[in-house]
Parts: sequence; C-alpha cells; structure tokens
Amino acid sequence: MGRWEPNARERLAAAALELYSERGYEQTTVAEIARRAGLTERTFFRHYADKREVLFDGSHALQNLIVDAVAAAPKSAAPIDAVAAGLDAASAMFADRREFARRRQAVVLTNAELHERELIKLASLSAALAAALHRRGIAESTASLTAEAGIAVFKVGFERWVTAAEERPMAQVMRESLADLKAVTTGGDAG
Amino acid sequence: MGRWEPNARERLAAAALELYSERGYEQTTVAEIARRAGLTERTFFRHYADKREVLFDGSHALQNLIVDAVAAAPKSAAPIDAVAAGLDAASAMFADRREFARRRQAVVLTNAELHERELIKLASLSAALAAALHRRGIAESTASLTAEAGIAVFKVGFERWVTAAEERPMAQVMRESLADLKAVTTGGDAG
DNA sequence: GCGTCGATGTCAGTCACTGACATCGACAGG
DNA sequence: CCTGTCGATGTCAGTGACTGACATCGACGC
Repeated sequence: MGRWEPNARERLAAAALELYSERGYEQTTVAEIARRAGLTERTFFRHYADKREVLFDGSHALQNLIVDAVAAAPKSAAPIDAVAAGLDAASAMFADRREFARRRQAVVLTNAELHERELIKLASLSAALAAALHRRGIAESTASLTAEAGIAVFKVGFERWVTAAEERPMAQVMRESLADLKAVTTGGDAG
Repeated sequence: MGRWEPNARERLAAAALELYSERGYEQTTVAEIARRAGLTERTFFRHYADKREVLFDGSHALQNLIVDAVAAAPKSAAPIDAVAAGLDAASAMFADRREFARRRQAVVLTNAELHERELIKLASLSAALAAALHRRGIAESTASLTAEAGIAVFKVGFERWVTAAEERPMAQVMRESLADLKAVTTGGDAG
C-alpha cells in the first residue's frame, strides 16, 4: 500500500458529484473538490484532464460495451439490429444504477459546459459505433448515419427511462424508442 | 458614426477564423484576436461570451430559418416531411458559402472544445425543432425523436456535402441522406 | 540498508473571463 | 454654441482553470 488512502480517483469523482449537486458546477472550485477528497488541486488534474471530465469516467467502458455487442451481433443481422444489440448491452450496464444516473443527469443538464461534454462523449460513441458497423461491411457513410440514428434513440430512450414515473427496464424503453424512430421515419404514427 | 471603425464584431470573427486556421485554436490567445481586429481583449468579451462563441455567430439565424420552415410546412405534412422542409431551408442558407463552410469546419473539427460547442448548437437546434414539431400537434416524446433524427440527417448530410469532391446542391445531398435514413431504419439497403 | 519508483505536494506561471471605473465622440436639447 | 447623456471602447485588478518543474517520502526489490 502507498502512503495515502486508496481510491483517490473515486474519492475525487464522488466529491465532485456531491459538490456540483449541492452548490452547482460553477460555484464549485477544483480546490474544494480536492480538499473534500483529502487531496490537492494539482492531484485532481493528474487524475482528470479538466473540471468536467470527472463526471465522465464511465463513458469509455460504456463505449467498449456497446461496440463489443455490435461486433458480436449475428452476421445476418441488419445494421439497425446490430445497433439494437448495442443498446441492449448499454441497458444492462445501467440496470441497477437508475438513482445514480438520475442524480448525475440532473447536474449535467443544468450546466452548459457539462452538457457539451456529454454531447461530445456521445459523438465519440457515435463514431465508434459507425466504425464497428463499417467493420461489419456497411458502407462508411451509411454506417455513420445508422450510428447517428442509434445515438438519437439512445438519447431519447435514456431521457425517457430516467424521467419515467415508474421504473421500467431500460432495454424495454430503448426498444420502444427504436420502434418509434422506425414509425416516424416511414411516415407512420408513433404514439 | 462613432469614434471607431465600424463592424467590430465582424472584424473579430474574421480575425479569429484566420488565426485559428493559421496557428490553431489553442495556440491563439484572445488578446491576439483582438489586436488583429484593432481592439482590446476586453472588447472581444463584450461581443462574444467566450473564445469559442466567435465561430458560431450564425447559428441562431440558422435555427430560426429551420424552425420557421417547419412551422410553415403544410398541415397535412407528416412530421418527417416537415423536418425535410426545414433541411431545405437550411440548405438554401449555405448555397453560396461552401468554401467558407469548409474552412470553418476544418477548424472546428480539429479542436475538441470547438467541436463541443458545435454539438451543443446542434442540440439547441434539435430542441427548437422538437418544439416546432410539438406545436404541429406531435406528441412531445415523438417530436424529440423526430428532431434528433432530423439532426442526424443534417450532420451526415452536411459532412457529405462539405467533403464531396464535386460540388452538389446541399438540398439534394440532404434528401439523399434522409432517404438513406429511411432505408436503414426499415432494414432495407441504403447504398 | 539502499536505490528506485510512483503517487502526491509545492510553487510559480499563463490565460480565459469578469467587475468597476474612465474615456470620449456623437447627438439632442436648450 | 454649450452642455449633459449615451454607447462603444479602454484600463486595470482580480479569480480560477490548468500546466510545468521540482521536492517529498513510503513501498518494494535487491
């Protein structure tokens, strides 16, 4: 063991979410986050590239999960169905974290800088998704479009899932949202 | 006339795009932009909220244009067709600005902060689009999904239009992209 | 016991951004 | 013609995010 308490990174992430919730993102200084975690400002920046990134530690894992699920989908599956498999995998990750997701989302959506960061994480996810589809033999431009559509479903589905009055399985909400997209793009009625 | 050269705002925007292109966004200080425009750093921040915003002056006009076109679409038009009308209006705005759009896009996509800002502008556009669809009687959640799908088409279509070898009307590229989305969401073949 | 290593601390510096106050030509009213 | 207001700009001092250089010190291998 080192000279210090373990899990510095996790302590920083927890302290940041607390403080951003309590008094708002802008009203929180990095020095305060570090102090609450028992560390210094400089150490914060050794763990996280900036003040926003501390809320997005899990995004890389989520991306890998989705990409792997897309790659693992049966060869016969249509592009949109491979994407659906990715959404299922993502849903599994969030299954027992709805309360956490809700708290975090409340913070992210009330601050423009954090929202921007969320959006670029989703753009990165979209690019990775497009690459995974391309590896399945889909033309690049079509793959990008399919990926963007998948992210659109994810965004709307996530929003529906997080704000729903009664708790429902995220996978089910995602499938509904995907069905709505299909309905809406074919000119049919979705709701 | 005032004591100063007119069009301070435009001069700042031009100077910023030049400097960001020449030496990169991060290597450019706001003081340098202001100096090239014959102004001071403080004045820059009176015209633009931050160093990124100076490249996004037209986004509000674009949003209004699209929202108005959606509102003006025939009542009988399906949601997705109202969105298509919005994309047509957007295409008209860019008709004679392909070179400018290309230069600007090159800068925006090579810097993460600028890319983030672009994404949140598109998110704002998506929200406005959803609201316009909602005003047409579409259920809120369906409106959001349709709007997100429309933005996905816009993103991919814009990318195709800007990077295409031969110049083609943006409206045509957008309609192709929308057709591809429809094909892909119904499991058909798009390319 | 000793030297290396890795996580942290300390400190000084740059730059984005802000608030308070000063400047000064244009313009309106007298 | 004088004068007071106004709006765009300038000046200056400050805060806070973020960085580079260097110091510290327990763990661990030898």
